[in-house]
Amino acid sequence: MASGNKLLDVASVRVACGDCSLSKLCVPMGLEAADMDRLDTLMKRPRPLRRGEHLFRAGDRFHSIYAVRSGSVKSYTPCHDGSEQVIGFHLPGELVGLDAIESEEHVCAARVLETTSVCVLPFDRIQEIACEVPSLQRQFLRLMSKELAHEEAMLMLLGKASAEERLATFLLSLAQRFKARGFSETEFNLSMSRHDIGNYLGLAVETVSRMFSKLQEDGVLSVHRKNIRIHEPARLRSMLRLDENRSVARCG
Amino acid sequence: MASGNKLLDVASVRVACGDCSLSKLCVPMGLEAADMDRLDTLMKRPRPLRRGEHLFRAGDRFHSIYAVRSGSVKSYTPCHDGSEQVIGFHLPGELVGLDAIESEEHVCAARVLETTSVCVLPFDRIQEIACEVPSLQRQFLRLMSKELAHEEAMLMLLGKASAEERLATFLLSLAQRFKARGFSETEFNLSMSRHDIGNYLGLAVETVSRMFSKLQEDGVLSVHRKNIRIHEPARLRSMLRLDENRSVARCG
DNA sequence: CGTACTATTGAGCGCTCTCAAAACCAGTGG
DNA sequence: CCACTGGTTTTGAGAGCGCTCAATAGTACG
Repeated sequence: MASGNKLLDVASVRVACGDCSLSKLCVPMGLEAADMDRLDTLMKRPRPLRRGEHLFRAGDRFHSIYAVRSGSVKSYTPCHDGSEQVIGFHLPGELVGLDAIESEEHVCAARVLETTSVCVLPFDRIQEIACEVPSLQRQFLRLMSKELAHEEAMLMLLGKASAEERLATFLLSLAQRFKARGFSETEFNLSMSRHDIGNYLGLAVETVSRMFSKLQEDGVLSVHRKNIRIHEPARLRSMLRLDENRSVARCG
Repeated sequence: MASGNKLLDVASVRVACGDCSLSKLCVPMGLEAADMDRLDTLMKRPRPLRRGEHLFRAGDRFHSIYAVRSGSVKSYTPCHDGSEQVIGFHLPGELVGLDAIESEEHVCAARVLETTSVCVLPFDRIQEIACEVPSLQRQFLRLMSKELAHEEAMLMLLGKASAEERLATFLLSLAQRFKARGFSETEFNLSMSRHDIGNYLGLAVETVSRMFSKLQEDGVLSVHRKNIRIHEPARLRSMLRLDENRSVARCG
């Protein structure tokens, strides 16, 4: 359960931004209404982006954090040879671009997987206001800390989990996140391709496809192209327990 | 070069804290001398820890960030079955515990690999001061952003790299970090076991050992137990270029 | 000098990748 | 409506990398 649950926990607590009001972002911190209004005023809400458009590309100068309002976003880092590594998928209520603060330029690119609307949160403005609203500053540290914990869970997954465990973890993470925003956690559509899933999970496309087929044969779920219907969440969860037979490093 | 270089970049820019003065931590931000003095006063410097002792364990309540002064630290998350996942190794000048801010309790444990001295930076005190010294706040965001970028590089490594690429990346990362703190980048001692290395890189101990042997046979380096001597850094670096023949996912 | 631990090396297997082809789907134009 | 085209997904067969198991060697420490 270790890796899987951690991943889920992290996903589930991601601040839900819903209608893209920064107010929502700040709710968990107990901001004053006046402060929230100030935050709302600094946001831009550009026209919705169409499938394939970029929020930003690797190397772009860093200006803003993005909050997904609807749709979904894939963040990835391009490799020298034209290939890429998918870093993550972002659903409504989740933030994109936090890893660019340090270098002041984006290390990864973000592309929308379907028609998607976002909020643009200019970072310098946020910084200004955060100086006067310490709880916002703290909230940002929290969000980044959460991202760190999430990526650590991914490290565990990529380091030790089998193909089946990886896909199960991925599906449960999505389910949890859909549930958190009020959608069904047992039936949903994948906005990303098998290719992206494989890339994200460190698996070949064919392996992803085979695992879907296997899970379907086992009756755990049914899959028709992008549509996923989870019949036995419990069995899916039980797959997260790292297989006891696999040699995982002992305490060093 | 993609994954490898990123990893190195990240490692190399980690703020060098050296003698454990928070002043050093803040140097890149251009703090006033008075501010730096204030920061120095809030730090504790406990007795050096001996090999095997913990800075904190998973589940411990989060109070402080730790900065390594000398020695080295391993951070890892325990699994349900008694095994663990090594998250990273921390050399002098690097921070430990940043991923605990959100949940207010440590998600991973940190154990020293050799006699190690650290600085303890109480987080609430840091927060207080940071409210008055915005550049410190920003520096913290930067540090966390850097950690994020670093872990993204690790994701790429674990997702796509071969055993050889992983070990080469690991060694070059260490070399870079040793160099940054004034030590030789071509000869150094590993403070961690093969077991820990394998765990960190998602490889079996035996594979790590075999890769060391192979690199030695190839004349790239010599290895005697913990001691590493890199003869041809260039060839090591050339291994980071992800093998063009391996199928890496195309742009999705 | 024996004990426990860590590291190395070897042999064989299995999971996942690679290569290849077929099935399926969406969109386009005849 | 159907054929055509480009893309994605699925399925199959075979190979290889890295894991597992097992035994040996080297090291630290009492």
